[in-house]
Amino acid sequence: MIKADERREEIADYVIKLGQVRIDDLVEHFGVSRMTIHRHIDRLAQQGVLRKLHGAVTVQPSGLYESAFRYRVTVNRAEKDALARAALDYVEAGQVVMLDDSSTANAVATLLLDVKPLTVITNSVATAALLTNVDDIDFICLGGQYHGTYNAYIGIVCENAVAQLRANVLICSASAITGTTAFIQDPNVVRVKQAMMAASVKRILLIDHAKFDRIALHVFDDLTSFDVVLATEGLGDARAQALERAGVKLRIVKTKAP
Amino acid sequence: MIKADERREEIADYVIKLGQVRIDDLVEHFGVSRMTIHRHIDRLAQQGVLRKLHGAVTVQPSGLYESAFRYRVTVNRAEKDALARAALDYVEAGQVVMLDDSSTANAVATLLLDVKPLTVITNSVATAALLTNVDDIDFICLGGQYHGTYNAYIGIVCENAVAQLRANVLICSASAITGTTAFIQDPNVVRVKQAMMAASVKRILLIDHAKFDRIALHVFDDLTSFDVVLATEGLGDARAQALERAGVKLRIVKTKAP
DNA sequence: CGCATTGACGTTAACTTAACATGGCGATAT
DNA sequence: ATATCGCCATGTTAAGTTAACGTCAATGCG
Repeated sequence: MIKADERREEIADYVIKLGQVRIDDLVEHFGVSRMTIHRHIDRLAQQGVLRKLHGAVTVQPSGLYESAFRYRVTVNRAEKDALARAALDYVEAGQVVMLDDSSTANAVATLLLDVKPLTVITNSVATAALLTNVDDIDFICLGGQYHGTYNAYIGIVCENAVAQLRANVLICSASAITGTTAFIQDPNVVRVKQAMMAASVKRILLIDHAKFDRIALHVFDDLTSFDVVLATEGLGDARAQALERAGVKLRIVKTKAP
Repeated sequence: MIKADERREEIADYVIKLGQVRIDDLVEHFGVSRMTIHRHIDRLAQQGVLRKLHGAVTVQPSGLYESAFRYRVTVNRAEKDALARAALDYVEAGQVVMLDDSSTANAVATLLLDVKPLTVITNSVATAALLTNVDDIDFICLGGQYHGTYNAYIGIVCENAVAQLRANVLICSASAITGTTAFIQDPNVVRVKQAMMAASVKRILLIDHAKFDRIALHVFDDLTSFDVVLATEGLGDARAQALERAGVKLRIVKTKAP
């Protein structure tokens, strides 16, 4: 559990440091069985941190810059899962659920597979792949211009598609939070998310605490616009109280009971 | 080449007949090396006809290719490739190309990878997967309700998305042809295709000869509405002449020069 | 306090892949 | 026409990966 996560983190650090590592080197370096190394790197590869190469692993080519940081954010699977599980409380069978292109919302999608029947709407290609061909899930993909960085469809076509639809609940995330303002880096993404806000009866924001006290280029919305803001516990009491005083419907999600 | 396609067709038939087959059985049944079987089924899996299962292969569960007829349409690769190659004559670098959800248009997409730069629009999930993350191809996905039978997005959302766009050329197919009328079986699909017709300057229909003298539930359009109708040579002189007399801009495509 | 459950890990046999070698076949040049 | 080149399909083998099963420890629960 915790230990496995730490082991994965060590592996990722090691691979990131060297750029490319043979699997046998990992076996030797960490002194565990080849099978265990495989299981670890499979998970890291699935998270998009590493890439398997038949005999070796490399860092994912795109995220060269803040690799260590990005990894840390990505690997926060425990936090993401906790947020996703908490978000399920706001979804009922039979409803229409809208998901944005965040990896957090994607984590929610994996859990939605058990809340059937359901209609799900998203512009995320990863989430689309998850929901395609699932019995009792009516899936609507929001089209638009494909954007590789987000692995999602965005742009005018997407905004207009959203505007035609209505969802019971929107589950989304943001790039950064400062005060009671949520930010998004990309102007086209922000428009899509704002359209999603307008098209949903209930709005839920999922934020891991590492995103607080940061900004990004564009203002997305005020936290008070959301029916619930789910944050992980690392947020801290001081900030939590400040948000609640400002009228934010905050709910702290425990990552794990250790 | 031809022979390899036939071998793949035999393999697919065999797997479809039995539903699931162990790879060793295929090796024995066809009397070739395990490696060759792997290479064949890898390709079939990539085409979405089969699914590999570590030691065995099954038919793709989505239902799209389960009927032998459906499969044959898919695997008639020689005809499809010939049509697709011919269709390339009507596409120039820099244009906006719209592709429908037919497997024939999907074959065109594979060839479009070399005609860059290009903007491509489609509602086919298979084609979307092909065009995603290709340099110098600007890809726009038409969203909508996912329909597993066609592995495509259709419905009102899709129709409206099409209506917002304009393409230089539409490349599409139909379920059946009788006289000078093209038919499509599904009412929702027909609406999307008609919207595509309205959104394109030039319209190209790709038809393999097996579809002639058949009907389907809904009228799609008259063949004279297309700027070019590409048909495979099995069509026959009599029918070809009749179509031309009726004002159809017909072009016969040779499958292969033997 | 058992007793079931869960997750991590190891072991092995079966399976898959990469990489290189072979041979056929058509195309182009001589 | 014949030689040669290059491309595929195929075979062969070694290296690598996976599934399946078993063990063990931690956790949860009556």
